[in-house]
Formats: sequence, structure tokens, C-alpha cells
Amino acid sequence: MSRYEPRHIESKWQTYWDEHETFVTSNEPNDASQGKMYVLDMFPYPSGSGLHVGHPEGYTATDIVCRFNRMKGKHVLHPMGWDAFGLPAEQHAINTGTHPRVTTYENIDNFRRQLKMLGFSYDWSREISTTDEDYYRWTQWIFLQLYDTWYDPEMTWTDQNGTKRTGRGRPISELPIPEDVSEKGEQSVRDYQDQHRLAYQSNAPVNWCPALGTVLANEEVTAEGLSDRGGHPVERRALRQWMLRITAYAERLIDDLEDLDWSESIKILQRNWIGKSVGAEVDFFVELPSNSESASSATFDDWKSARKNSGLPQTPEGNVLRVYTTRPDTLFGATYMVIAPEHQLVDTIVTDDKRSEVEEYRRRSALKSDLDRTDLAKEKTGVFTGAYAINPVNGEKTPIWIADYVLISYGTGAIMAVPAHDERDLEFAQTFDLPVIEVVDSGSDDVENIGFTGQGTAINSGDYNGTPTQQFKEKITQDLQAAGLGKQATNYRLRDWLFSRQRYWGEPFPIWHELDEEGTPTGNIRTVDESELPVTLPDMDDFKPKGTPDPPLSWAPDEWLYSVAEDGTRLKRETNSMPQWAGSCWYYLRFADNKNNSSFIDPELEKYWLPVDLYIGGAEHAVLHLLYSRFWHKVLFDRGYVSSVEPFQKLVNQGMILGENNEKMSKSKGNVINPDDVVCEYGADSLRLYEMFMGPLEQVKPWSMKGVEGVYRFLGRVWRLVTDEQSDDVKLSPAVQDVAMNEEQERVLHKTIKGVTEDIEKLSFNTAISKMMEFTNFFTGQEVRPKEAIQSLVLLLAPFAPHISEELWQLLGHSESLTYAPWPSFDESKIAEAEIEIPVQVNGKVKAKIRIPAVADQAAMQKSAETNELVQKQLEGKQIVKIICVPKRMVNFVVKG
RNA sequence: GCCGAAGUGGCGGAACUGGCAGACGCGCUGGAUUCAAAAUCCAGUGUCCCCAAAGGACGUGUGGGUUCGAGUCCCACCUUCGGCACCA
Repeated sequence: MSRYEPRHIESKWQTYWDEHETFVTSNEPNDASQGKMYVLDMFPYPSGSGLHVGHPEGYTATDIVCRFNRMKGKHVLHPMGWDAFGLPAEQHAINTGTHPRVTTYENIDNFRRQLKMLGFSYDWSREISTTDEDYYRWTQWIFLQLYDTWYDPEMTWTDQNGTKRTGRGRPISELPIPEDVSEKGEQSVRDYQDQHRLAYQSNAPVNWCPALGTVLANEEVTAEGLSDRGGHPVERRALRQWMLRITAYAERLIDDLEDLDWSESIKILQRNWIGKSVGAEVDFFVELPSNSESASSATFDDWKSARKNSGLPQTPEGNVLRVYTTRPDTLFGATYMVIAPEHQLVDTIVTDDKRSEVEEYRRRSALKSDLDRTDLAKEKTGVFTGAYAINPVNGEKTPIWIADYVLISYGTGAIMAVPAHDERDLEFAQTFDLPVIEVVDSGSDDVENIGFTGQGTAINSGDYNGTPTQQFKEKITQDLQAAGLGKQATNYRLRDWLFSRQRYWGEPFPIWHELDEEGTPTGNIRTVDESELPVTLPDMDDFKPKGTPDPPLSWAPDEWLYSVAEDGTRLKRETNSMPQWAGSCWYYLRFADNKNNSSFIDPELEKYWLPVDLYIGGAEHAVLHLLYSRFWHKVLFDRGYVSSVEPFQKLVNQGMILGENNEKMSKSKGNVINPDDVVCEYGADSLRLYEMFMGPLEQVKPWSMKGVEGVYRFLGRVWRLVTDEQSDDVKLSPAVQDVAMNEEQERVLHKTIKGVTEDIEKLSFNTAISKMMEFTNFFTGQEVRPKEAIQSLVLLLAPFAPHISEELWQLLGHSESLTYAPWPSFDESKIAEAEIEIPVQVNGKVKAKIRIPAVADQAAMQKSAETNELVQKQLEGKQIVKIICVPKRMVNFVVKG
């Protein structure tokens, strides 16, 4: 008896595909091509534990789409690669002494083996790893472009597609240098340029994680103040770091989401992350204490009239506190000011009697980790500085406090507190017994004005009384602008991207630091010339953090670390490395042209293949990876290197697969399913089919071994549908005959083709599979199985279970792979039934069923329903109020009595 | 607290644009095949009332509403999951 033996079939076809280069994709479409289709998986980090069942979920989905589209005649690009830089390989090296390069390439080999075992139709000739020198050469090159770019928000220009745009990343050489800067000489110009580059260095406080020995991005620190990876405590420290000015692109990163075919919830996630808010900046005159050196005799009135003439300066004077607020309409309710402990103005304004207290508070908050700040969130703290600001609208003297609930990194690092209409301010005011003035009327007796943060009508606001919130905001912003006291301002929650790590296993920066005679950095830097890329990682054996923020590269061999420039300047390399995100920011571009030695991608190939038509991956990358990639892409776009505005046209996030117990799979819970084991027992086709059959792709769903058995049984049924069970060797079943289908068989076939085709297009794979099951159940019951129907099923099944399909296809007499066989087409007219059954309802409840011609009109339907015995019984003695007939659907009698 | 997604049999899930709720699979029950088993095939399977059948009632998180008709639309609420969290 010939049984379905996946093990044998699967390795046979995997070898066949490899040998025939079935999935190798030329960059040239063939003559019959129906257009290009770029389908991409989020490439994996090749971890030591191998593939997880979550990986094949997305990968099977994209594989189905690819195989389907190849059969539809599309020119399909479907590549795979490795996001292989990163912490685990380096940690492993620290623990075992094995070099990360060795571990990484071993893991990659294992991942590749597993992916091939699952029969995915990747074009392996396009494989890349972010750790390949030939790849990170271009990652470094892109960094140099970022370094060479400044953002000009004013520039209007026409892009290469002919679209008019405002705002562009431009070469630093085009940055206009103000006269007062150029007057001060070359160094001053250099500094000015450095301040405007998209890649810049900063000394801002960063998240230093002693346990990991590295600095982390805000995004890599949890709300509890622990490292995202490993859960170690994180503290704040000021260090020199590389930053990328992603905030310059915030507006475009929001705007361009509009035209993307992404789920609305992911778009919202990104919008919230960027967190745009529009409000006003307002200047408050500060009465400096008499002890201050910069104390001047200038009065509030003098200042105000001076401002009326000069307008609002770019940066406020030394005795002016600039605040940001989204509610300028509540200006009359400001009863105190709060500035962040790190604010520059603190030193200037603090009075002698408050100085020690203020200093102490600043010292404590500087030490506070984010954890402490969050913990204390409920209990507000702060100290009065002794200084007062004067409210520009009413001349009120307002005390200035410092408190760490105001963040230095947002807005101007200072706020006007309006306790009546802001929860945080109210809490603070109650803690410190500060006055509360209500200035917004909620407009409802049920809602107290104090604590009301919504929109209402102005009260206690002088001439503005009675103005609705929205109108008031606009009006007062204009008035402040006219008086030179404020202006409209936009802020983003998004911060610039901390782009350096204190790690060995990452891309080195293509950057030199100039050294002086003593060998200390002068602060000036030089870029490595493009022709000298890549800056390869030096050979090292010791990566163990020394407990200081010095990166491992700082103890690299001198030959690597030092050099002398042609002009004799001594140089030292940048010893930070790039974060793991760097490589994944642009890998989708390289796949289109992975062997190019002269450019990161050929412009023609970029135009042809990009953007990615379908991108599938885990929701954990919904914000960071996708935001970073989009940012880089836009910079490359502005600089003319890519023609598309956005990299990923359609995005789908697959849902997580849970263990059988409905919990997250984890070693400690012992509920981890290993794909190797499943393939060993049931075969790759069953694993693929099961992962698609479990439920909707985007949904979170639990694993079930019984479910795998179910689809395995289905494949067995398909096998027996085509092959001869009685025979010892594999041959065609005698029931499969080259005869015409009867009407019913034809209807079932065409219905199935239609259903499966449309379901694949909707990525509704679970229902596509159930339709093939129905087909199989039906044809199993047919004594004669017309060959045409059986062949069509094999083709429909091929994207889902390619191995068994190839085998059956061969058995059906075909000598070539079905990879490029035409997808079955359906004929709508063959699906329609002449006579259909519809329900008859009485008062909306089904009471009978009648058979009517499919084309029956309302009158015919009604007549047919009325003559039905069961219906007549129901209607007996009742008054018919109304009859509703929906063609092809139902008849409903509405009756009384 | 704010934002988002989702709640349908014993389980995973299906249901086009408001028109027969529960497709398909799992599980379970019964039968066929077998010396027996595995495998396979066939039939049944939402809950309740009824000895059973016929028949009937109820049923898509809860409570209201719109409609001839609601899983689907509207309002309020509950629960679970995901994200954010002093962003002024």
C-alpha cells in the first residue's frame, strides 16, 4: 500500500528546487511578466536556539503569496537574510570564548537549513547578512550620507517623480552660514555645520546600563526603568554619543503614513509614538534676585515695550523664561511656573536663601533613575527657587519652582502651571498649597471647573472672557505674536535617536577623531573616505565590558585604532559601534541588488523593485524598526538615492503563537514547540498548512498538536484522492480519469478555485484551506474523479503545501515543476445554480424552506412561499401586514394576531 | 489613566454589503473494516423542554436601541490582550 510519506517527498523536491534554481529571480522580467511583486519577511536574528514556530507563520504566509503570484505570472522577488549583529553573540563570546563571528555564521547555517527544510521559495542567491563586510560597507556609507545631510524645512522642490515638496535633507555644503558665524573663522563654521547634521554627537544624559555595559536608546528601556533585554537596572549618565536627528523628519513620518496600506492601529501606534502637539511658546519676564550678577534695572514694562518693537527673539534673553503650552487660553490661570531641574536658568534665578535647597534637589533628581521617577509619580516633589516670573498677559507675579515632573527634554523644559485645568499641576498645587484659579468654564453643572481639562469657555480672563477654548487659543497666540511675547509652536514626543552602542559586535563608525599633540581628542572629527569603506571590525578576543562606558573597540589593536592623516594630523577611530537597528534599516534595498560593488543599490533596480509590495513580520517592530527604516529611506530619498517616498507599501503583522496552554511559549514553562520535531513527525507541508489553518494571520492563537494531526490527515486524504491505495508503488488512482466533469463537479471545482483565489488575495489562508478540504471531501465521494478537477486542486494546494503538490503533479504526468504552471481560472457562470433553497420567515423566524429558480423575481418568490404547506399553516388565521422578498436571499411575512 | 484590538459550541475558528449562526478542523458518540489493534471510511454532535419522534423554546460578553429581520449598525457598560504612561 502506498502511503503519504512526507519525509521522502520533501527532501526530493527541496533538492530539485535547489538544483534547478527554481526560485532564483532575474532582475529582468520575462516577456510574459504581469508586473513585479516584492514580498518581504522581516529577516530574523539568527539566535542559537534556532527557528521558533513563530517564524514559519509569517514566512509561510509570504511564501503562499509568492508562489501564488508566480503562477499568476508575476515577477516575484522573495529574498531572505540575517539581522546578525547584536548582543547575544557577544554575550556568548564573553561566556564561552567563541568569537561572535564564529557563533553568528554557525547560527546562520542552522537557520538556513531549517528554512530550506520548510520549503520556502526564497531566492537564496540574494542572501545577505548585516555582518558581511560587503553589506556593512554600505551601512557605513549611508551613515556618511546622514552625516553629510542637514534638514532644510523651508526648501520647496520637485522630486524625481515630479511631485512638489516642502522640506528636504540637503548636503551640508549647501547649509547657509550666518555672517556672525563665518566671521569667527573656520572652526566656528565647522561647529555650526556639525550642529546641523542629521548625524551628530551629543553629551545629553543617556541610559547607561551597568550590567550590559552599554548605553541604551529610550526605546530599549522599559517603563520600569529596566533594560528591555535582560531586565537590568538602567541609570542616567552624561556621555558623548552619536545621535540621529529623526525629529527633523517627524512631520513627514506622520504625514506619509496616510497613503500606506497598513492597518489603522499600526499607524496610530506610530503617530502616538511621534506624538505631535501644537501649542504656543510664551515668554515670561523674570525678576532677577538682587544677588544675581546679571541683575539689571530693567522693569517688566520696559521689557514689554522693547519686545513690542523687536518681536520675539530666536532665543530668549537671560532674564526671560520661555515655556511651552498646548493651552495658551489658560494663561490667566497660571499661578506658578515650573522648570526642569536641569534647566539652564536655575543658576541665574535662584535666590541665596534657596540655593542650597535647590542644589540638593537638583543633585537628587540627577541621580534618580527612571525607575525612581516613575515610582514617585504619585507623590509630586519640587522646590521653590525664590524667583518670580511676570505673567505677560496680566502682570501677575508668579513664583518659579523646580520639579522633576517637568522634563528638560520636552518643549522648552519649562511650563506655566495652571492647576485648575491640568491634573499634574493641580496635584502639585495641592501638595504645596499653591493657589488655584479657574479660567475655563466646563459649561456643565455636573462638571466642576476645577480639574476640568476639556474645552469650554473662558472666565477670569480679562477681555477674553466668554471666548470658547479653540477660538481663544488662536486669538491669544496671534496677540502674543503681535506683542513679541510668544508664537505658535509644535512639539513632538519623539526624541532624536541615540545611535551609538558600547559593543564590539556591531558596525564600526566610519569616523576619525583628530588628536592634539598630547593625544587627546580636539573635538574635531573627520569621515573615512568612501573609497576606504568598509571600516572592518578589528580582530579581538576580549569583549568583556570593563565596567566603564569605554567600548571594547577602545582596546582594539593600535594599527586599527590610530592613524595619521595626509596633513600629519594624528587620528583615533570612533570606538562606539552602531546599534542593531542600523543593518535592518535598509536591508530591503540591498536584496534588489545584493552583489553591487559600486553602489548600495542600482538606481534602475531601485525604481523597478521598490517599494516592497508586501511586508510581513511581528508586531514587536510596529514602532521602532519601521520608524527607523522609514526615516533612513526618506533621507535617501531627499538625497536622490531612492525614488520611493516610503519603503513598505503594505504591512501585515502576524499574531503571536502561544503554547498549548494559552501562555506565551517559553523554556521555563516547558511549552515550546520546536519546528524540527513537527517536521520530523508530520512533514513541512503539515507544519505550513497547520500554521495557516490555525486562524487569521494577524490574530494571537494557541498551538494544538491535534490540529497539526488534523491537517496531516487532510494531506493524507488528498494523497489518496489522487494515488492508488491498493498499489504497492505510487501510482495514479484508477478513479482519476480523463473524462468531462458533470455539472455538480464543475460547480464544486469552480467554487473552490474562486474561493481559494480570493482568500489568498485577502491573506485569509485559514478559509482557503477549509475550502480545499470541502473540495476533497466532495471528490473523495465521487467514484470517478475527472482529471481536470484533480489537477486544479493540486495547483490550488501548491502554494500551501508545495512538496506534496509537486509530487502529485508529477504523478499526474507533468515533467516540470508546477512553480510556473498557470493558476487555475474559474468561470462565474459555472458556479451559479439554477435552483436555490431559501428560507421563509414569519415575523423574522425561519419557518420553512422553499426551492425556487435562482432568477425568481419578488412576485414569483412570494407566490412560491405562499403555496408552501408549512407556511400556510403558519399564516392561518393571521393578518399579513407586510411581505419582504429579497431575491436569492429570503422571504419574510410580517403578521399580526 | 489614555490609545488600540478582541469577546461566537467542549476547543481553534467560519459567516459577502444587515438576510438560514456555528462552514472547515479538533474533540466526543455510534457504526463499518479487522482475530485484534493502528490506519481508514460512514453517520451524528449548540443548549434546553419532550420517553422518543414530531415539535417547541433559548442562543454570538452584559444591558438598552434602530430594523420586517442584528454576530454584523447605534448608545452605555463589563472582561481579556497589546501599546503608551508626568510629553505640559
